[in-house]
Amino acid sequence: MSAVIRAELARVASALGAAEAPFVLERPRDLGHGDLATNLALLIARERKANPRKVAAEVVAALVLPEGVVEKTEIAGPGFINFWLAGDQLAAALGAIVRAGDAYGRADFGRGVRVNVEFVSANPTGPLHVGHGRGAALGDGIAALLEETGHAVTREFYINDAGVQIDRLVESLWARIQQQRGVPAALPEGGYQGEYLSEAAERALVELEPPLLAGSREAATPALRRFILGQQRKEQDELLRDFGVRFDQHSSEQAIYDSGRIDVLLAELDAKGLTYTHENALWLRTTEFGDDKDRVLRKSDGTLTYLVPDLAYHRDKHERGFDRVIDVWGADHHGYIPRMRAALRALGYPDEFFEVALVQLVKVVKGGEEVRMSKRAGDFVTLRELLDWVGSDAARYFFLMRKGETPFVFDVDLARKQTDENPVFYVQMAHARLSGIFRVGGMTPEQVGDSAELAALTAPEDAELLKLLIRFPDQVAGAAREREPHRITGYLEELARSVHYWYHHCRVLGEPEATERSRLVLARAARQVLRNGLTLLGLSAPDRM
RNA sequence: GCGCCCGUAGCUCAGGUGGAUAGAGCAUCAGCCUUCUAAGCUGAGGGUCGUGCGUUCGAAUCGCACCGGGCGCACCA
Repeated sequence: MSAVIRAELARVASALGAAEAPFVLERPRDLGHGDLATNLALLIARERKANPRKVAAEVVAALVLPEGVVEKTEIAGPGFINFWLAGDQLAAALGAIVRAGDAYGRADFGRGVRVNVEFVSANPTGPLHVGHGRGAALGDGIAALLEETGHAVTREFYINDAGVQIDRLVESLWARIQQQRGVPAALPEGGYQGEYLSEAAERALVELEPPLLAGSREAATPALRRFILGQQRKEQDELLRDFGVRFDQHSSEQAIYDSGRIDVLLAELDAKGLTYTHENALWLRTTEFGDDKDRVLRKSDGTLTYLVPDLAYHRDKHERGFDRVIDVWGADHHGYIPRMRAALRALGYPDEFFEVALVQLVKVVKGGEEVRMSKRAGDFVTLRELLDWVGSDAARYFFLMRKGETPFVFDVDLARKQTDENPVFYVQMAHARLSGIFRVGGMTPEQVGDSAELAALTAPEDAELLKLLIRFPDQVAGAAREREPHRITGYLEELARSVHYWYHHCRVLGEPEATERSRLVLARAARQVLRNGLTLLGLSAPDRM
């Protein structure tokens, strides 16, 4: 129905000589401003230097709408035109929500677009910390939103399993193993101190051949490397599974080296004349593509900078056919974005191909104090500890309720609270309460059907709740376009508030037949929307709490 | 010094890509239990949207300058 109004507004606009006016027809925030509002008259008035309210009157006079679409039209404020939709269309919208069920909120504007969302991508040198948890929640949330809007999504984890950090990790493990065998050994310079390596050493002593561990470090290195990378990977996988995140693909930095993709990349850049040698180092002309300085590809000592495998990796993603790549990075890497973008431009990829979602630091507060240390990991709080404290639902919700690029204080005590102060609890409780109505009524939500009479929904709270439910698909689409899952948590809190309010003011069971039946359909629809929103974000929608 | 992000109620934060009287939660204060979960609900107070100019019919939103905070400026990863 909004399409009908939009088309008619466009017709009127061109009749008034403003065919190009980029007017909007949107749902106003304020319910007192009707169901839909347009700024068309304001735009025309701007061009004509005329009085906006007079123009609005002109527009309204010119509008020709079919019967039964709009109940009331009003000119308001500086010249907005507000529309109140006819009531039976609200009832129809209610039925449509119920019939769509789990699919309500889905869209298909992403159909045919292949997106790779790469997130977490933690170094395999230690346990995942809370920052990785935030990245995991955000990456998975963005991926889910894109899927919900029709995109073909691949969730990917990039393993930095090459380089000096891994050598240091293996050396550290070797030292711990020797210490446990009673042989004095010191951790290498810049080695890994955390207790998790001692645990890994214990397992290594059980699982690996004793002669190997008693021999030279050089001889044991390949086996130790395989062992520790496998351990770390397994531990990370288990943790992420407990967090409700699964990946479609893991890609290895070492595999990039082993596959020869590095040489192909360097040859391609060279063929394009984009590299040069200066002071024994090989440089890439990224300044030609918007970077503030050229970047080194191969250092004068012959080794490659990190940019090279990373670029080869992104080139690989492009060759796998993705139209778009979204990398979720820690905000401390933001300075790396311009050079990556420039390098990808150098390869001839369109700017839309590469996108970065930044995640700021997480500070954990418990008992009113910042928690800084983890016994197991050393100088950070692990994701496992956080999950043990608050559970997966609360952790995910909290990470998603703020924009990624703002620093976040995770209040553990709040996340544990079983009261309305805790937003997760508040939203899930709204769902449980609605489920309770059906339980007490001795029926399932499905049994109430999909037909409601608007005339039987007598309270203003009924209509307000329904109008909120109608906004859900717009919220999902907006959140997906902007890669902002926090819009969904915000919406869910608003909806939960509306549900609790409605629940308090409007009886369902025991009301006159038509009202009871219609409110049951409304309750079914509200429960469905809460459930869809929670599920979308990877949270449970409990029927009881 | 250069670049990016941020500054909104006592606190934590929302404020589709310029719209109508700037919102929510917490906290504070005042109320509400014959009710489908009181594990809840209702109401009230509280703001120079960091500051100043500018663009516009209209600015928290866009531009410029300044103040204050964070991060980044590698032949590290």
